[in-house]
Amino acid sequence: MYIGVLVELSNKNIDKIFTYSVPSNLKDKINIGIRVKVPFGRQTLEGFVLSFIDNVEIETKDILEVIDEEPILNEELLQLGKIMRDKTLATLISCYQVMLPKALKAKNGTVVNKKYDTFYKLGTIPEKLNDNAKKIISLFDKEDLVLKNEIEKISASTLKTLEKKGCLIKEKKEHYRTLLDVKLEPKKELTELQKKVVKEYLETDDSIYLLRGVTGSGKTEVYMEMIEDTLNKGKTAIVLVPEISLTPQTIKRFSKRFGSRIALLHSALSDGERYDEWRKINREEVDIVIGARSALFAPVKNLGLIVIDEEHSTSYKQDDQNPRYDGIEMAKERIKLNKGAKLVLGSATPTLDSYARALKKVYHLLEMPTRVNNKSLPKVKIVDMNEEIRTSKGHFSKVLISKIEEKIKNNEQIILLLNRRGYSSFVTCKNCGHAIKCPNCDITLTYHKTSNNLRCHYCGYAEKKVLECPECHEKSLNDLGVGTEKVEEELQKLIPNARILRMDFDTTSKKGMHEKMITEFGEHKYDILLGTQIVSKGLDFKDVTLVGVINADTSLNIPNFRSSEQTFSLLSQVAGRSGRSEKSGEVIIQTFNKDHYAIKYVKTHDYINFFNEEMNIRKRLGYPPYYYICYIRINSRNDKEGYKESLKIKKVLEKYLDKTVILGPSVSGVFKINNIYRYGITLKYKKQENLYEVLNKIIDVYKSNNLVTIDVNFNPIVFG
DNA sequence: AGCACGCCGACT
DNA sequence: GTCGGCGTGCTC
Repeated sequence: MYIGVLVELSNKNIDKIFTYSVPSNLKDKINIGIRVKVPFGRQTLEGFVLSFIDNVEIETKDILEVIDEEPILNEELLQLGKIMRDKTLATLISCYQVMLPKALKAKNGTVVNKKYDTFYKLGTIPEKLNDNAKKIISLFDKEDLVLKNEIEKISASTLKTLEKKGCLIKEKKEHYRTLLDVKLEPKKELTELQKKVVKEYLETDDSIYLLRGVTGSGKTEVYMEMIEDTLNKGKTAIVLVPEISLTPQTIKRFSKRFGSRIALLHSALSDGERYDEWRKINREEVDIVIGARSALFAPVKNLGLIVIDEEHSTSYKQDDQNPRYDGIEMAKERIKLNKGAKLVLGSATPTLDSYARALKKVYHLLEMPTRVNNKSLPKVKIVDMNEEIRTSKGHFSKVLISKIEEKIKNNEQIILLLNRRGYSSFVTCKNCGHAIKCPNCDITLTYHKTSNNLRCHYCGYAEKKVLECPECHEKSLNDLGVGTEKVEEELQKLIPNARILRMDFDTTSKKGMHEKMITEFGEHKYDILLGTQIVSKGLDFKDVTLVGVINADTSLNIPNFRSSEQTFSLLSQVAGRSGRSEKSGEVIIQTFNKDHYAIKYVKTHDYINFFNEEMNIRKRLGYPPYYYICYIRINSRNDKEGYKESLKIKKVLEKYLDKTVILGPSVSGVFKINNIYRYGITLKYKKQENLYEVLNKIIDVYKSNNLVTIDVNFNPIVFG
């Protein structure tokens, strides 16, 4: 017997199937999708069994041992991994690894830490029993198996006696940690609008739906109806949410409806807990999986529905390491592999790509333009900080401060967003708020300290850093940066009696802190929740009637063509936290760019006009969704060598890609990391049939070059 | 990723 | 004469 094995090392040179022979004593244990240990050169590696091989002409080695009793990658996921490889140009093994929980990644020396609980079952019951024994036996009226702990509560010594007599028989069973408190509640009556949307979903058989529903329109209720329909058909569902909105609030809503039918996969789980959840799924003990991006690869069988909530979130794209896959694209592939399965993308502010596709009827558009029970959307006030800064120099406008004081007096709560995204390395004018941009790309230039100049990460354009603002001619150009701690201090001084809860990545990094903070804020132990992006998603507090955005502009200035989209989306999301219950809500947005379309359309909750305006810009500048973008990064320990090879690669690309715009090479987002110099080439194309072929050839050329390495990122979020 | 093989510089 | 530098290539 011969098998094809893919070994665990992620390296293009060995990203292929190696043939091994199976000694006769292991033959029965071999299955496609299990892991085995194999000799590889001088080392012992783990690998996945991918195929059986009939005709073998080369010399083979025997496999050493079989690791799994059952496949950890089923046929569907094996197939999906190959699709991912083709779409990302990463190694096949890295695609399989990304689909598995850490505890199962083929890696040398992995110990799988299953936990066991001790149970007892009934043996032969003698006629005479004392009182304790009777009590113990009665525990088995409802259950076949009873936990040792439960029996010992009655009497540990009686247990021992009964065990000796053969009356009780010990049994060890795998232990699952329970993550969800199961308190089922009857489902809420849907609103007319929700009913209409659900009906349309049920009565059509398209495969991809885009649900655009304003904040507070009750998208979650709609998802749950869709899930219920899926379960009723005997199928399973996967729900993806961004990691930061995977809060106890969200989880509770699902568990109240579906209880223990849910498995939960999120980053706060230990490796062991995550593995427990994964096993529950693999054994078909649950039919709903809720989790962040990688939950997409949960080994559910008979998949009927994938819901991607907050589909505009950049967290669905794995952008920082290979395989750089797009969760939404992979979700589409996964539903293709499951006949009749549907994909539902939901957001209040869909990405331009998604909404454009919906308008072109590639996706079936479902819309909920009003809040539940026709509750009004919060009133948004834009505060021009150019005016404010003349009279005060802090971060808070007078109107925001007085509003906060008013709300505290009324015993209402406030959420304050400090928008910090990409704040550090771009240059703006302190006086007029003007940001320095690339004349060719309309992208904010990034400040490079070492060379003291401003550079464009798209095309390589550079200019010297000066102090004088080209707009207002004041000498007040400065790089920007504000920390939550500073802002908290300032706010506390302005409103001494305010109870402020600061929430950012520093204060929530400790396990359980995030949850604790949300609970305490919900119990009204604080007046103000002050935080970064983390406060913008999925939170639902009934007493919050004011949302303040301290600096709306910073995310406008990140060097990325999506900055307007991301700003509009962030502001709309955080605005949506206000006035979700009986009391109506208000929003105050402080900005230096009050007329910028990404800001002014938040005031009127006008997604459509924002969309139209942004689409025009994308069209004019040749960005998605009109063009696809691919970013090629060239890494080298040697700066000169890296640049030289970048130029070479550009020449090759120019020769073979006839319908593609090729930009660069320019220095990558962060030029030097760990002494590796990085260059980037950006491709813009609509249709380039030979693109993957050409890129594969380039990767092939560099696969055994250890001076220069290549990374390819399709549809990148960050260019770097 | 490891690990051996191999072909050139400074040592007992 | 040999020890060892790490460039190159292979691993079923």
